[in-house]
Order: sequence, then C-alpha cells, then structure tokens
Amino acid sequence: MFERDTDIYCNRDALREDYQPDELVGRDDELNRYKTALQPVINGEQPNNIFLYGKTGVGKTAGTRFLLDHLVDDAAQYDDIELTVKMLNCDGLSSSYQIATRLVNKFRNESNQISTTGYPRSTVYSMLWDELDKYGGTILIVLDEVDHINDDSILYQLPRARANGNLSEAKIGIIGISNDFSFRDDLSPKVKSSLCEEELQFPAYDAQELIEILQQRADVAFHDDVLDSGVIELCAAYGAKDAGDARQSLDLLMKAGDLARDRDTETITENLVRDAREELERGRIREGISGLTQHGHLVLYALITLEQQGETPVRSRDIRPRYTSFAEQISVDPLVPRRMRDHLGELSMLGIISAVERNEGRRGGTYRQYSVDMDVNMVLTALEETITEVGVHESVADKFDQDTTLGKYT
DNA sequence: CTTCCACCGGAAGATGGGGGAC
DNA sequence: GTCCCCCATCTTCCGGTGGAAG
Repeated sequence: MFERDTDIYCNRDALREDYQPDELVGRDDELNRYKTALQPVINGEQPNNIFLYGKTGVGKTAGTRFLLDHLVDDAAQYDDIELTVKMLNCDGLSSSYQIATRLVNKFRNESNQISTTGYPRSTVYSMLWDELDKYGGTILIVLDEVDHINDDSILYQLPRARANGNLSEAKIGIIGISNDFSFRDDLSPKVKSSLCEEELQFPAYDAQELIEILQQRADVAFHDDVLDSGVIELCAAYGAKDAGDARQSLDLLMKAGDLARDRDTETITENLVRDAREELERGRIREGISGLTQHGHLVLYALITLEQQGETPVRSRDIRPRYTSFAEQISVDPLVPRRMRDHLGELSMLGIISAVERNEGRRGGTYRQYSVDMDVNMVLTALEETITEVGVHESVADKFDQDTTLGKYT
C-alpha cells in the first residue's frame, strides 16, 4: 500500500519551523545586542529582563533558542553558575493564573504536576516561588507570545519576586517575546520599567535576506538541481510582500515541494509555487472558518449572499436584516448589533472579508463597508465543509442543504 | 468654526459551562 | 457538596470620531 517516494527531498525537516540551522542568517546586529544583554548571566550577576519585539517569523524565537543553547553550554564551564532555562509559549493561555500553573509544571517532574484549575490564585504563586527557590541559581524564563496574557499580574510579580521577599535563592530573568507592538505600550508603567530593561527590536526581513535564508535551508532540504531558477526568489518575494516573514516563505517552499512530490515531478517550478500558495490560502481560510461560532458563520453567510447579488460593499446596518432572518430561520436568537460588528471585525482579521471606513459627514456619519475579500466560492465551500464536517450546528447545515441555489434570496 | 450623524470600540458585567480542591 | 477560579460569549452603556453641511 505504501511505498517510498522517489524523492526530491533529502531532508524535508530543514524547512520546518523547529529546525535549527547552525547559523542564523541576516540577524547579526540583533544577535549581537541580544548577546550583550545576556552577558550578566555568564558573569554570575542578576540577569537583565529582556523584551523582544518584532512581527511573526522574523527570528525572535529562533534567535532566542540559538543564543540560549549556547549560553547553557558556555555556562557549564563555570562552576559557580547554575543556569536553568525554561521556555513557555503563552499562546492559548490568557491569564496570569494559567501562566503560573504552567510554570510550576515546567519546574516539576512528570509525576508531580498540578492541575491548571481549582487552586486559589495565591496558592499557585506560592507553589511557584517554592519551585523557583528549590532550583536556585540563575533562572531564565522565556515567555513567548507574551502578549496573549490579558493581565499584568504575573509580569509584575515575577521580576519583583526577589525584592518582595518571595525568593531568597534564585536569581530570575524574564525574556518576553511579543509580536504585538502595542502590547509594550499598554503595559502599566511599573511593569514596563522592570520587564523592558533591555529592549530589542527585530525588523522584518527584506527580500534579499529571505532569499539567503531560503537558500540556506534549501541547500539542506533538497537534492541538487531540484529547484528551478527563480523559485527561491518567488517564495521570498511573496514573503517580503506579505510581512517579511521567513516562516511563511519556508512554508510556501515546503508546500511546493510536497506538491512536486505528490505529482511526481522532478523539479519545482514557479507555477508549482503559485499552486502551493493558493493551497495554503485555502487551508488558512478553512482553519479560520472552522474556528468561528455559529453566529460567525451566519454573519459570514449573510455577507456572502449579499456579495453574490453584487450588493457589496455593504455597511453593517444593511447586513443585519439578512443576518437576522437567517438566524430566525434556524430558530436562533440574533445577536445585538454591537456583537454582530465584533464578528465582522473578527472576519476581517482573518482576511476573509475586508472593511473600508467611510464617512459622509453630517448626514451620514462614520461607518464601514464590508465585502468578501477571497474568492466567494472558495469561502462558501470552506463554510459548508466545516459546518457539515464538524457537525456542530445541524440546523445551519440543514439550511445550507435547502439553499443550494443561493439565488433564492434575490 | 460648530454641529451632527451613525457607527466605532472600550468597559463592565451577566450568563452559563468547566474543572478541580477539599 | 461547597468553594475557588477560569473562560468564551454576549449584552448594555456610552464616550469618541472624522468630515460634510450649515
């Protein structure tokens, strides 16, 4: 049934996000400054708290891993340094409480984990101080995607734990990583001053740097002569256009490789890259849509039908009746307008729809006009798929079945 | 320059579902 | 069971906003 592909890859893993190259391309300045900021650790001093910011896929996490690995190795040479590094990705964790429980578990062994709910908050904190003190020495805590935390509490407590007498043995340093620029500004001044002792900004990669990165990985990942000329440049160009995001460019190259493998072609062409891009886009939309609630689906569906009738761009006020009637058809209470706007906002965050602000002054006021940003049929397919597949909202699924011809609404 | 429109978006808090400790 | 706490979703309330009309 299965047989080994005659493969264009020699090491597909080199394109994956978690692959760690021996050398990071295009981040020399940033890494040098980062290294300086970490220097106190080696000197056995109280470590700096460091705050890194920059958009996604610009090497923040990779750079951190890279430097900290070296730091751990190098620290081992000095007898008087006990260094512990713990990394925690805060994605999906929205509160300080959640962070605290995960941290406690990071320091405890498998058999001794605590549950992530149920304890009073203060109990969790004191467990955390106990664990930290038990380890002692220098402890670096990396909080990746720290902007997902909605309250300051842990960010306030951690850097001050020693000063507040919660810790006596351990010297801790916090490294916060964020891709949300406004996060830093929204921190309370107390937290900002302690957390952001050292700040490093990682700028987006330009097309040239992306080419170098892709080249470096492609050399490892593919056999010689598999890539047509221009393929790397094209992947880099797409990445640079979107956000200077290396991860995205690498994903694209990998997807193109996978397509080549599926189709049994021997080389990767520019056309394959374009197909891959479309495929990734489709995946992104599906994923976005499947994460929506029932009302999200209804709002989207309402907008789609309007789009098909050529009534877009359309303001939220004019979407509402359509949405309301859909909701009523499936016997669901429609949401209040404010909430409906939230859903529209969410959809435009996902890039499925787009909003343009308009202002007609005294007689019109300010409002937004929405339209579907992606290919309507693609969105519709994804919508139908998730609704039937997930099986959640049966009533909505029925509705879609009845309505195979959307023209009904005209 | 002021007025005013109609939506925007932040804030607070209600509701209901969950999970676990003790 | 009772107590603690988390979380997503939604409602209610309301001050903010930018630019055409006056």
